[in-house]
Amino acid sequence: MARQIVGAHGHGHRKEVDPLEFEPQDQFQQRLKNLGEIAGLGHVAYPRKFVWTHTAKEVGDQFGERTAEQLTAEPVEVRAAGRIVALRPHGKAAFAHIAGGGGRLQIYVRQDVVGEETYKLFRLLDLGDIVGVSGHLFRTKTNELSVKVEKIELLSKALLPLPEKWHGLADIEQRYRRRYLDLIVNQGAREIFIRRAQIIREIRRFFDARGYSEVETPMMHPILGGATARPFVTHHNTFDMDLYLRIAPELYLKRLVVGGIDRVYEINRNFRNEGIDAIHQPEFTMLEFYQAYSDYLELMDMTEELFRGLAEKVTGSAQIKYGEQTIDFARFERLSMREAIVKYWPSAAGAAPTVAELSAEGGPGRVAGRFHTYARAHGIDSVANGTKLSDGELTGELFETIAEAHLVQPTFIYDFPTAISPLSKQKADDPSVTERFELFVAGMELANGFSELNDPFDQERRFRAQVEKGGQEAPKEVDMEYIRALAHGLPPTAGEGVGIDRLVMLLTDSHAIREVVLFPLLRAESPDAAADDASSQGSSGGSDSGGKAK
RNA sequence: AGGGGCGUAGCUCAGUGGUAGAGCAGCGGCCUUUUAAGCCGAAGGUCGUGGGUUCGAUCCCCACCGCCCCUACCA
Repeated sequence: MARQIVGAHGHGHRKEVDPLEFEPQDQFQQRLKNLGEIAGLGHVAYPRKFVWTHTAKEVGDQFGERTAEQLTAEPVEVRAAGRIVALRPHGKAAFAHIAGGGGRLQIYVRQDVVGEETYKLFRLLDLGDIVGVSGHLFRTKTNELSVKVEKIELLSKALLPLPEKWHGLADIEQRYRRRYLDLIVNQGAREIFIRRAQIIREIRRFFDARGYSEVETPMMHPILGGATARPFVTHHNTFDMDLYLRIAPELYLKRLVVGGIDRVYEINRNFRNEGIDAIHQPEFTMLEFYQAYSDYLELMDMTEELFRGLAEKVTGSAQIKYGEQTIDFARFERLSMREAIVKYWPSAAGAAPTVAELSAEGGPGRVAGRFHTYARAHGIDSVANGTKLSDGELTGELFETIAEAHLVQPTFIYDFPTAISPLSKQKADDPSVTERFELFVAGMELANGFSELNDPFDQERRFRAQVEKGGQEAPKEVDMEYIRALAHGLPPTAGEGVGIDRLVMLLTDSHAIREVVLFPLLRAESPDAAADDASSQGSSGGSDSGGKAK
């Protein structure tokens, strides 16, 4: 078939397409024509500067209280720039709204005020164009503060139209791919990212005020470490070496504490080559901070202070609304992991285990067995029933299965099993658990902190155990340079990581991580792939698409 | 990865086994206090892609592509 030939040679041709031939073509051409006519009137198509006195938002902020009489008695002149986001022409006059600085401002353009020439220009403007206006403020019949435009000029042409005005940009994929449109059209989207910036600013303020230094440590790691996760691998050409995109900055930050930076933090991306869902993105932002001469108990107190302060500063209250729930950052519960299992043990599963039972050797296995029997009978997800799992791993499994989803109000779960905490220090009176906690809010893990393991011998043993255990997420080799740093002496130190994206979700009442990440990862957009693929597997004979391996 | 849903005009969506409609946007006309401005007119579509069944497919079937939701792993 001819189609196949075209398909086979199609790739080269597509590159030849004029890059400015965007859909919708007819509107694009129309706007291009308008731009040409504007230039024909003697205007510069893309001028260089517009001197302004107020943003659209500032006009409302500063003069929102002025009455019509006040504005007449004491005229206010403004120069403002922004994007035309609404346009209501009425023949020889028109109303429009321009957006700027996060606010909107109505402008009123009359031919008898601006003159015929300027009005001709105005009529060539399209929705989405960026303009500068100057004029005096007044109030309309409906009492809306507006600019009676005396001068208007085009500052930049929108050759493509804005999204539909009622529904805005509803297509979720387009909202993420073309986030700029989302930001123009959806006020809520804009607010989320303004607030995200505010949250990060407050976090910096919090740590800076406590004598911390902010640092940036490598994003590309020769040896994987600091967490258990599947990595992205990349390659450096000159050194001809494979590198991992970091899964955690932990081991570098602790080197800095060894180096005498006693209080250090980093806010940056981690990369994990794992699933994508409502609370996971392959790259996500973590705050990690380390404080020498401190322990996990102190961190829990500090974390409470940080979260309460953020909620208050950002939302105005320590009690925040999250979906149907109200989450109270003024009160944090604290439960050991074993206590949480006991507390949330379902009554239908028979008598709850005791902390003592969970602490006993082989205890978690017996408890998991009981839960498994119950889950089987009720068709509920059970704990991993592997016989290979250690007591500590089973305890972690039991916690996640039984308790985690219940932790809506801020709750610290502490004393994590040593088996699942390779970087934290064991408790003095019970080596089966470590001085480690995680903070859960709305069923999500938000923070993870512990007293750092600083005994190089113990650390090396635990690293080796991880490597020997194997598995996709285990480190492949022991980071001996890190052990060497510990051998120089790491002070008793407490460290913690906080998932910034999830924190922003909470404080913006967002229920998908992609709502709080400006450009979340999506599958590459390739409209060609489908056609090419399909045409190569075309004929009815049914060669089952040998074409592309997946 | 498994299960479910969706893909029709630039946008938001109807719809039918006989190759399509509305609102908005855009275009032409009227309109000097509107805010989903209004009124009149015309235009706009390889119905995601490819194949199959059929006299005939946008609709039925299969495959593929993409997105969304749920479930499993990870923060």
